Amino acid sequence: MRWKEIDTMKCSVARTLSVIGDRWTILIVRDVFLGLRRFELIQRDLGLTPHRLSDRLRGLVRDGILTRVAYEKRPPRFEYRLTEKGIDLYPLIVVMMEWGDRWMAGRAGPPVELVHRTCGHSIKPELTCPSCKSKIEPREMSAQAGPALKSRRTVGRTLEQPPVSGLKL
Amino acid sequence: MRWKEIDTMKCSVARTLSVIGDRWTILIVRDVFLGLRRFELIQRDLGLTPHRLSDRLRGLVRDGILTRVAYEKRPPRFEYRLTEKGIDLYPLIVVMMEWGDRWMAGRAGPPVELVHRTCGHSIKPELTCPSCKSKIEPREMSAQAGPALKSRRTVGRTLEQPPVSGLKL
DNA sequence: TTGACTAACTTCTATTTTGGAACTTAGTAT
DNA sequence: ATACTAAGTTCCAAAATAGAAGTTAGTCAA
Repeated sequence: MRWKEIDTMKCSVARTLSVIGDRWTILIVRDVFLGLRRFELIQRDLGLTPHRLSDRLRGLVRDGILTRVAYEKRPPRFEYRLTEKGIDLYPLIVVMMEWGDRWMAGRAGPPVELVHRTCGHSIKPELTCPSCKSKIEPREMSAQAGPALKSRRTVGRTLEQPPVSGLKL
Repeated sequence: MRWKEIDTMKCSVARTLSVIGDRWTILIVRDVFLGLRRFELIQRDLGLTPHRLSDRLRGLVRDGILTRVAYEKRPPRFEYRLTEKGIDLYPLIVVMMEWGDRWMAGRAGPPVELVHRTCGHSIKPELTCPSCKSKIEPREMSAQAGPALKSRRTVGRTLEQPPVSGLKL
């Protein structure tokens, strides 16, 4: 399968990757979250070529993650802002950051901390169940076919790892 | 900057991407979560070439996300299992899935639903603040320098989008 | 004991994507 | 007129990925 066809998969993870799944896109979005909204600043921060950045920004605008806004008429200058769709990528950035903090940070510790301004604490956000309000552990979850996949009944029981291989999915 | 040097950035998001940031890796991990643990099954599900899959699996084992376990001696057969480090990628898969469900699912609706077996409900997990227990909205968060980045004080106030550009970070 | 089949790969080559360096555009500032 | 800036584009080389075919270590059926 070619990468271009990835969004034809019946899988929301794959479809998400079709938009933000290349090398630099997530880091560009992270930069915009952190306040770097202009071409030159992002380019310098990430150390990528103008060509690549230009391409990625065009893609992000096309896909509705960013908008290109003139912040100055003469000379013409532009900045990139997150749309609602883009802002909604925040949890993704957060969980990537948490995983990196836990598994990839050296002894120096995490480079960045998150602060919940509402309550004032420095926190590590957790995935919780909106129904029973408890923290979600991976082994407590199952996946089942949703509206768009009625044919198969059970898609998979996540995270059971029996010694045998008799999976049939 | 070359992609190989990406893990030298002082950023947990970048370091996470250095492990799972290429085209197929996340989808491979997703498949293993869903119970597809064998080479051939994953290959068929994703439609990628054996070469590519072989490469990626080798990488995932090297990085401690998966382990390669013989489930049969003669003939020699292997399956791939998630390590704790790999299981800890579950929130990442979940938030990608949620974003895809919200922004990329057609009118057919989400392909897959998550069930919290503990409470029995079909749910959409939410990021919450472990301190004040409320759901986290992107605009309520700030990022600040952590242990490994003491020099700069404020890394960025996330998600404020003033009309002007006077950011100095 | 040959021939077909299977899972888990590897090797080779063509195509696509990414990276590096230099150049362009539309201005301002001296 | 000369230098400087932000936001790019163009061109070519290098690296990563895709497609097709071949390999290894076995089982199974005739």
